Amino acid sequence: MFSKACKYAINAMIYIASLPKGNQRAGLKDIATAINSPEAFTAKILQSLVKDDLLNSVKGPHGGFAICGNPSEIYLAQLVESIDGNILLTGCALGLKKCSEDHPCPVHYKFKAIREHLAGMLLTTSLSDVADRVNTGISFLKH
Amino acid sequence: MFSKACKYAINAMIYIASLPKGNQRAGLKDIATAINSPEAFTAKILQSLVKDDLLNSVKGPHGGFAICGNPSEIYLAQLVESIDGNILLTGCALGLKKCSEDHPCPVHYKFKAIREHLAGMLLTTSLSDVADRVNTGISFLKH
DNA sequence: TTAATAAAAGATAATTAAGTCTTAAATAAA
DNA sequence: TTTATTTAAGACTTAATTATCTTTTATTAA
Repeated sequence: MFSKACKYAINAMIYIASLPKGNQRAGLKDIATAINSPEAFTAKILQSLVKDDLLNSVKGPHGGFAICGNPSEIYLAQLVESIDGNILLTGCALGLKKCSEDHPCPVHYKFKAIREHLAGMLLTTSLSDVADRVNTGISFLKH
Repeated sequence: MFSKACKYAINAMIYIASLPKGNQRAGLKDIATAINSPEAFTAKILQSLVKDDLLNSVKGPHGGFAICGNPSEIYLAQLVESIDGNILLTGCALGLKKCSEDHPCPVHYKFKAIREHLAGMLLTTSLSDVADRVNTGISFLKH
């Protein structure tokens, strides 16, 4: 479904969004530990999220990464789009170059509903929605 | 969503299932041409489908591959399972090792519905369902 | 029984994704 | 202003997937 990079990105964003008010900047080490991801690879992914204006970063002591904007206005779809692109939501399930309503692959309509279901969920689930679940102990970021 | 190998497998199975009664065995070259896939790689995938009893094969002149059993009783889920395993339907969307109802990841319930939707479709869509669409010109196997 | 055909099997190569390492640049505090 | 801290950037390595090539085995038909 998602690449590993994308999974780490979502986990990292949820972790940062779940930090208590007043301390909403986290360092690479904290993030990688919290989400159980390889540190150097996570750094690359965070850099990429910074370039896409989903995170901002500060170098030096007490530096780190913070969410750009309001977590209640950032949706999972944006994170997936940033790392994996739109292939999951727009590419043909069977890999046809030109799959469309006019020239559909054999499973086009079967997948259309699922894709819309998935897109709907990703476009309406905000970072704060899922971060809240972590804060209330309903869900977990590792193991 | 699916690996390339899995996409080729599904396309190949649909192509074979769409052959006219009486000539339901196809050679590697025909298959690869019909679904626009790399021949040698396709051979590997077909071999794997033969091992999993989804296809049977005959060597020598007029040999080739034929569907094992009735295409109306073979479901997309079996093909996906054979090539990609059950990770798409059972693995955690965020990559957690132990994600479950008791220890859910932050998006567990959001994805549960989508996964069930996808599983339902794959488990109920048979090869003959989709092959018929190709035969009636409603859908296409390449480009 | 020989030649042609076609899949099986295994080795190899190319490409992409995942992950690491080193050096540079920025920032804060002493 | 120096040192420690922390991210940025780019080169590099490893692993997995995708793809090809060569040899072997099975089958058919002449």
